[in-house]
Amino acid sequence: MGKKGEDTRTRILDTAQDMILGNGYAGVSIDKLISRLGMTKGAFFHHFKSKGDLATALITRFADDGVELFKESLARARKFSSDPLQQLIILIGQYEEIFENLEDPYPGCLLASYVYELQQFSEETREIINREFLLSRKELTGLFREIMKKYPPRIDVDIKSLADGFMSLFEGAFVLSKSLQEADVTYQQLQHYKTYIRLLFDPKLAA
Amino acid sequence: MGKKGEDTRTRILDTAQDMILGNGYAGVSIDKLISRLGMTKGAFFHHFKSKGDLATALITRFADDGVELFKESLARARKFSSDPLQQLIILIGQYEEIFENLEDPYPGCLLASYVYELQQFSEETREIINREFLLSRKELTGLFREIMKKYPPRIDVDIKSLADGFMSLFEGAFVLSKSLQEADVTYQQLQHYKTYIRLLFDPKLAA
DNA sequence: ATTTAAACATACCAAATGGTACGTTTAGCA
DNA sequence: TGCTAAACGTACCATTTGGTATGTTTAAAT
Repeated sequence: MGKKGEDTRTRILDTAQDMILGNGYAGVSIDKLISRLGMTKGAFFHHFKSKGDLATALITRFADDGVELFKESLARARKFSSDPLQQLIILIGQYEEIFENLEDPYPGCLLASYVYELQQFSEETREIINREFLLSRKELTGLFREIMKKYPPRIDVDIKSLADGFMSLFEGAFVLSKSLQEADVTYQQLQHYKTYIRLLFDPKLAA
Repeated sequence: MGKKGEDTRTRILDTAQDMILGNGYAGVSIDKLISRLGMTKGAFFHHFKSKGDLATALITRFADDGVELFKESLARARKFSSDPLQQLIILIGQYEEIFENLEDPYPGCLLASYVYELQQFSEETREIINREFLLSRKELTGLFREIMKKYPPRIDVDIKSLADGFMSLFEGAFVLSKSLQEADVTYQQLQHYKTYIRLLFDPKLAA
């Protein structure tokens, strides 16, 4: 595929994602999509063999990007410190950087959008979505295990669900942010998550 | 409206809500809805003058129920204790009761479903949704203010976003629960929220 | 300069969509 | 019992839907 074709494909994906996050997958017809793209049906079906093909390409890209961001952030955190608690704090901080000083509310998470329309998609789609949730659960649970070994928690907590809380945080914050049209919700919830972690494990707070 | 008509209307609302939480609003056609209801188009349009009318009736009912549950839970909590921190703990506990020992993952929140299709709805719809978010924000912020007066927090936190965290918790947990098909996600996140609150304010944890 | 395949446009189709007009049945009340 | 309005069924319609068949243009390699 040539460069121009690849660009067009990306443009379709970007516009489709933007529209889906505001209308849902079923709420975005191909006609409306190509109309906003200033493109014809022939062009669209040259790049995607069906609407379902677009759906799969979209969620795959979104999930892969999310996983990549998570892995990179974790790797960077591991470079900056050898202490597991500091690594987690740094990891959260990197997400804080992304969501602080946003002008507009975050457009939302495509995973969540799909989850509320899951019966429209194949089982494969659910697996693609779960792959991201389960990966962060696994990585964060491992990190929490290290933290727990070094820093006994003030209150005993389940670390798997503590890890889930991180992903859950975004999904929840995005919903509130979108509806209330407040851009800082996600950043604030990240701060609370960080505070919770520090209260649980950080010995410096003993004073 | 007679009793039978009212029953039918409720049946339509219940079935529509169930289908929308799995397919999205645009993903549920009237044909599919009445097919699952074993009902004809004439019957449906006797009770709702349009699909949008159904949408409004649904979100209004859902939001009102949510507000009512919240107000009742808060009122009950205020009866059981005069201490604001205990009131909040009791309030959370009542939601824990709802979400513990669930057999199936919670079907989801209609507010969130609508939020990811907001462009399909009127501005009124957004206001109905925001009403619930803003009410719980207001009530909880007030409660946190009382708590803070009596129990100085271990770490200084923003109480408005701390209140938002409660609503956000559900929205996030529902997404994970639906996708992973795990019924206990919401209950676990409620426990973490409670733990966070206690770590912030509960003086008994000073030991 | 010619070929070739990717990139896109045009015109069309069967099915599904939300909605309406109008007919029939049912339940309660005078 | 007869009347009336609510409750529901049938048949139909214009539009939109996802998708296809068949073109034309563009860009790069031979």
